[in-house]
Amino acid sequence: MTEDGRLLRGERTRTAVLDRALPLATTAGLDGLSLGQLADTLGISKSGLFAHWRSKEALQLAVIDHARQQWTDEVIRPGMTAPRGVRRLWAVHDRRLAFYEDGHLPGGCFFANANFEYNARPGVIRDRLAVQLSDWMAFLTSLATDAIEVGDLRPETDAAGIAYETESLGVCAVMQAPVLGPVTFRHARHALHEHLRVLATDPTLLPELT
Amino acid sequence: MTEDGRLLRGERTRTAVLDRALPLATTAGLDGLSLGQLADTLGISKSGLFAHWRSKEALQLAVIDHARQQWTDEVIRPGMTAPRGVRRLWAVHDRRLAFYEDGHLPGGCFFANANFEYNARPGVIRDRLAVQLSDWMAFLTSLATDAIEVGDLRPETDAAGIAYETESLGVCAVMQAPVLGPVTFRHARHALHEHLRVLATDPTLLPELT
DNA sequence: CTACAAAACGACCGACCGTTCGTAAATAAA
DNA sequence: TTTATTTACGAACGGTCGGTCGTTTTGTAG
Repeated sequence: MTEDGRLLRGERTRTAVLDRALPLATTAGLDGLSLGQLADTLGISKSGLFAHWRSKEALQLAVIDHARQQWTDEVIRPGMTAPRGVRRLWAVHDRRLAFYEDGHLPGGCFFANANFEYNARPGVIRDRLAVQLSDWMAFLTSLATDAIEVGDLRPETDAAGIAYETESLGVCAVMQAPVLGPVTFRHARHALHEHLRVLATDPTLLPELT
Repeated sequence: MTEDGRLLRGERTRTAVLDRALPLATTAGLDGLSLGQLADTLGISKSGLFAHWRSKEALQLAVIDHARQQWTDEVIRPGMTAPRGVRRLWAVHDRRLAFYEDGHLPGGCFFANANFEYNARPGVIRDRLAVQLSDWMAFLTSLATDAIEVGDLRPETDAAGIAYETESLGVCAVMQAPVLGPVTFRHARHALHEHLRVLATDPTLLPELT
């Protein structure tokens, strides 16, 4: 950081590298990510990457953190603008699906891909992914708990079950979309909509589905 | 094939190779599968593999077909022994979960891993995986349609929606199990159980869940 | 301007990758 | 047994991988 608050050159480089590495890792896999290819598409040298990260693994961890930041900005934060309760739960679900629906992201969901890539490879990377997954499930559960507390959902509702169903519908959508097309997002929306409508004390809190 | 019906030596070798390649590909990825490592663990030479498959890609396709055969034997066929209707749909769901629940398969579900690995990589392999996924979803849908036809599920039930929900619960379970443990299988069972119970004309067709 | 540290580079390394090829062993049919 | 074919091997190839090292360029601070 310079004295007038501007970013150092290195900081700008790191951000540019991670911005480019994230889609590459989403497409080729976090392990299949090639440092040579990454450097080439950025117009810098491969050895130059090692001036910012000591190893490929260190860069991979940085990519995970970068993806998490993007997830927070694009899914969680917009969803949190909805009023507390079932509307907020729905907003997060809808926002997540919308994030992938138009297909502007090559490779689909980074976290889904990475979790499946590493679910049989113990190590630092899987640990970092596991933390993200745990936190995300805890967040979804807290949304469901909130919805019960404010009276949007019936008291006997299973908050963890709602969270699991929400997550499963989202994950399946990003898996099937490249093969089966946009209908998967329709299913992912309708299924949770139906489920929440049954459990809701006031079904009008949920938007109409086309 | 010899005249008395025994397998040729090559046929035995091919089966042994695929038996070993399937767990390796499930763990390291279909692309990450190393021919050298595969040959080493089998006690044969790397070049010997090329006597049976012309390229790595050809072997990868064979692995997919092998996995599909295993899936048919271990999930579909046992599930089909249940009586037609909602009990058969439930049996397939339960059988699929049980197949992964005890963790005797290193790397989780081959098809889930492979689909996420290749969902952004067009080509012969993704095409083969897409056929498998389409067929599987069509199979699940046909089970739901059957259940409606025999009167187990209410006539207005959305068969494709049931199929999508069944698949999503299963996929999410194999993704989360290594991180969150067996509770994910409990969620996957309870969610579909609850859903089917609501839609069933006779809830007693479904087994009690512990 | 000088001094210093951050940043980027090119050349190179050993390891592993998928693949080819000529040859030898094993097994089938005659 | 002889013959033909299948199966397997060892050696080698070009290429890519992550990573190291010494050097040069770039930008900041004094």
